[in-house]
Amino acid sequence: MTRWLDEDEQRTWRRFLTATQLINEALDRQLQRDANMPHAYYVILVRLSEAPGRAMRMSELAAQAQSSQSRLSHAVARLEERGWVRRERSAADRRGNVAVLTEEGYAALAAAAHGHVEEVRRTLFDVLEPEQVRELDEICAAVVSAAGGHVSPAGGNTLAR
Amino acid sequence: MTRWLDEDEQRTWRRFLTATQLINEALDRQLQRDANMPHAYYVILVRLSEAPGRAMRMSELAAQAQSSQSRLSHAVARLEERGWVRRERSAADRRGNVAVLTEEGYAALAAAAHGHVEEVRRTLFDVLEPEQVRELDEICAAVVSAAGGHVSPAGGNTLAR
DNA sequence: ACTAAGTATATGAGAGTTCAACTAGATTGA
DNA sequence: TCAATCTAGTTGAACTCTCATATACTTAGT
Repeated sequence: MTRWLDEDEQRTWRRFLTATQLINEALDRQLQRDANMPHAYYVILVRLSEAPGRAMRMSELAAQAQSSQSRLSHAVARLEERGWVRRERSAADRRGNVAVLTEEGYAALAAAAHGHVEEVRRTLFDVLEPEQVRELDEICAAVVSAAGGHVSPAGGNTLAR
Repeated sequence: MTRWLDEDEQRTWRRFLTATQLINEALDRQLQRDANMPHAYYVILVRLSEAPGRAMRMSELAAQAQSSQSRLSHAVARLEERGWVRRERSAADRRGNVAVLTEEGYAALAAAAHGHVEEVRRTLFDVLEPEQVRELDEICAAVVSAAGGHVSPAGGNTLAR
């Protein structure tokens, strides 16, 4: 039989959907408006910027940006058109491609970072108590590990996003 | 100056993105695979099914399904093609349209509900302690109210989603 | 070596979303 | 009452995402 959600669970579930959607929409709108890129592209640029040499294999980049390979491929194609990323055939494995963040790409990311972080604070961290932030962290960790996902750690020289 | 995220905040933020994305992807894949609809359509059907007469004004439906009017309009157009929803000109305000859930639409929703709820449990509720669910509820409530959003309560005869 | 299977990535079509018009009906106020 | 304005909803274009498929290179097995 179906284990339906009880009243409390349903309220939580709907709140969860609403909250996460509000945050995502806020991020997307802010980035689109101020930096002309969707959030997914921002994440790609961030990951590239943190990689050694600002370069990474496509498949590795896809994993770190939590993107399908197909989505990443399309996205990098667009980023390449803008001159923000360049693709180079991998020497070691000639099937592979390495995406390289260009100077223009880094500049675009740097220009976008401030407004983005502000938005993240505005929509999430500023509205929570420090203890709630800790709780959220544990909750998300539980969800991620149950789903078999993994969170790539932030790089050192990161434009903290 | 930019208030960058510190190390803990960054970890939490990346976990949050990963977790919410994993959940959304799981829901979308499950519904697409088993019921041939994206999650957004499911939400629309749920809201309609809970409305008196299984009917609602487009703008009200958009608000409750957290959708832009444009998105809703496109979505309802597709749902209409499938025979799951019907549109009627509103008598009171002749600019307005009323979306009505058809019997076929209700049947499609009923058929999809079990698998969907299971997926919600699998990805979220089953992996959290009861206390964490309460904490998550409060966290989401804070985010929603800060963002000026609102969560429509569940209807009475709901296919609890 | 050669073939079968596997891996890395790209590509194209189909579908959903966003944004900016656009239509049509309702309101307001002089 | 009539023009200006507002509101409800739709539409089309541009863009992103997904899924299935194709391409090219690599690895395993014999």
